[in-house]
Amino acid sequence: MDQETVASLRSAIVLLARRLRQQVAGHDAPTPTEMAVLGRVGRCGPMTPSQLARAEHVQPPSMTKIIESLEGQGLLRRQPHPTDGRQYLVVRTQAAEALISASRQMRSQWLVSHIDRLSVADRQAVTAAAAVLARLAEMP
Amino acid sequence: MDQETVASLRSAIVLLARRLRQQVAGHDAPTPTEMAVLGRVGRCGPMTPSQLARAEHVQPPSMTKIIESLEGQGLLRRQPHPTDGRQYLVVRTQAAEALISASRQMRSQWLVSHIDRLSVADRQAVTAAAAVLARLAEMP
DNA sequence: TATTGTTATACTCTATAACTATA
DNA sequence: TATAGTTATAGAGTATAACAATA
Repeated sequence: MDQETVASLRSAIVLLARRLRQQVAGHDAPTPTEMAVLGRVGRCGPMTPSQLARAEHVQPPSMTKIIESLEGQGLLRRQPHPTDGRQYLVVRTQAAEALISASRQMRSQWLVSHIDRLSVADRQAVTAAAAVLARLAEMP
Repeated sequence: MDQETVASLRSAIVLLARRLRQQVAGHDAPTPTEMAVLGRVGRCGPMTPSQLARAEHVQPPSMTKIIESLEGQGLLRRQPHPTDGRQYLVVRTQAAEALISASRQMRSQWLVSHIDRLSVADRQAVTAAAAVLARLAEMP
């Protein structure tokens, strides 16, 4: 991949992330990072805070705050760890499942509404790249 | 594009943006947003602060700070506006051109090194999507 | 009076360091 | 003593509101 494409991709990621953040600003909705955490717990099942911190590349104290916020919104609950009294497991609530599967809610969000305005070919390109970008973001 | 793909794309964007930000933390290098501004001035030529703020979807006071920082790093300079005494134009310096065309510098950065580890097919998918994502990020 | 840019201030997100509890 | 999580504190990035200068 040439330099110019990389520079353009980086700018696009940064700008998209900012615009996604602005969509929720002020509202009482999960922030993009919080949505990412909900998504991860859904994909991977119950997880400990430190597992989540490593996966999302934030420090443990930051994950503490994110979990507190999601718990306060009723989207996550804590479950005692089966063998280790220091740890606990984070689980999605029914409210989170509802939020996530509520397609109307999702479709009203910025990203979907903008993707819908792309051409079919462009949408296919983004769809094909989505999984790759997800793997890229996970790389050690 | 189905809901799950959108959710995964959103998480990937948020996570990639965080990891890009962590790459420059503490160093005396342009932040991702600053690089985006440098790239935009390169693509569009000399621009006023308010044009840049609109393009990057930040508020004018935020752009003031970004321009100050880039000017402090010697990557941008101000040029009087030809017809309007209130405005000024922002231009890239030779140092910025050097920074941007220094492929070694670029290639040492996180994004390129990780993209290089993708398979050929994956790299093609990301390359194809890069321009689309850039357009997506620009949409009104 | 309207617009451009800046200053002052505050909020959000995330980090580091120090602390508590359990292994 | 080592590890998981939390509390306290700080910094980066960006926002809103109020102001100054020019159109």
